[in-house]
Amino acid sequence: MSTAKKLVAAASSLLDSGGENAVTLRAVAQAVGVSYNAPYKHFESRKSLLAAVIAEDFLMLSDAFRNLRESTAAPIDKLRCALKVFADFGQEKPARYRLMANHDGHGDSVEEAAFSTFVEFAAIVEECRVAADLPDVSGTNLAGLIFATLHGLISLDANARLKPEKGLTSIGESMDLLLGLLRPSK
Amino acid sequence: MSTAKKLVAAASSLLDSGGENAVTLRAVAQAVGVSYNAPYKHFESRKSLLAAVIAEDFLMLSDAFRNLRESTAAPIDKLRCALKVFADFGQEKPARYRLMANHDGHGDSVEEAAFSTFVEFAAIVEECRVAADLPDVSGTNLAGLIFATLHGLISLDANARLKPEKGLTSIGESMDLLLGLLRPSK
DNA sequence: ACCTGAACACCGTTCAAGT
DNA sequence: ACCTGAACACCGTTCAAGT
Repeated sequence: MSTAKKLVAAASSLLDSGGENAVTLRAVAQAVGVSYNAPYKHFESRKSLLAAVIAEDFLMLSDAFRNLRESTAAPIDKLRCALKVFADFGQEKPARYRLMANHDGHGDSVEEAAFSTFVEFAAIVEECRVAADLPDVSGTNLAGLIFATLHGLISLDANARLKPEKGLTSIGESMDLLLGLLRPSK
Repeated sequence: MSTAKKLVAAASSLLDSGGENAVTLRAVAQAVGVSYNAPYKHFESRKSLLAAVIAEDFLMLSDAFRNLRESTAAPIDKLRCALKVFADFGQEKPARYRLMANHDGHGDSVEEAAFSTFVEFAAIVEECRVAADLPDVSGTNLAGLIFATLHGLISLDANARLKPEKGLTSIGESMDLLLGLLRPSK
């Protein structure tokens, strides 16, 4: 395993265990066993090391969505499953999720990875539309709306703002409400 | 104007002009004209100064929503207007919005201010439901869902992720799509 | 009560060397 | 090529004084 990959893995791990503030280049370097500025030999800056973490996670989600899409499940089940994969990631790795959500300015490779994740998601939504599980509006518009809602819910959840008084009990329940309301009546 | 209030105003201003990283206690103090650790005489820490900024903004939005609710406009217009107020705030003051979105752990006064903002918003949504502009599901659940969607869109927009290829052209357009799809067919 | 300035323990980053 | 350690310019925070 190359030093660069070890640094990315260490940064991810620190992100999960202590949040973004715990990811200092000194801590990352120490976790890998190199001197405190060895990271600069592999990444331009702390930001670009974090960019590598973000891109890796987007590609992982992208792969998960593609596998789902290529499975034989019913379209609506693929969608539900994709929503769950995304929501689970957000809940289990909140610090990484937050970085991904605020990835602006982290470079083109992150941008591309984020886009490919969305493309896979949108393809599943399109399958649902074709199967008449969702209303007949332009696929990407609908995918964008569902994606934004899911992202909003995950973000609220990550801040402990999903409370019954706020009309939000869980991500899954709220997404079910949305999909139920969107389902064409015909 | 008390020093404490001046510090909050300076922090807000720095937040708008340079983002969260620009809000160092040294910069805030200098903007107010006091020594670099005078803020500690008014706030426990940098975090609690930021908490004051967050709470102030939530209360401002809460007031705006209450004024809207007490106006004589049609329920659906009140809702559209509330959505616009919130979206405009998110677009014009992205750094402040991001802090509000990630307000977890900033203390009870922030929590309360955030909750009162939601309560006002939910009241407007409830008016729409009563007027049959929205489907007949429990008011706060619906309010929570609409709020999460709006928040998701603002968050995506703040990260330059509202692109036509992603099915998201603008916050307003996407919210119109949602409200249109939610409108009961009856 | 309110403020000041030195001091401390961190950071990210740069630079000149080392193998 | 890859790594190291001193050094710099910042931070948040604490503390002992000052008015």
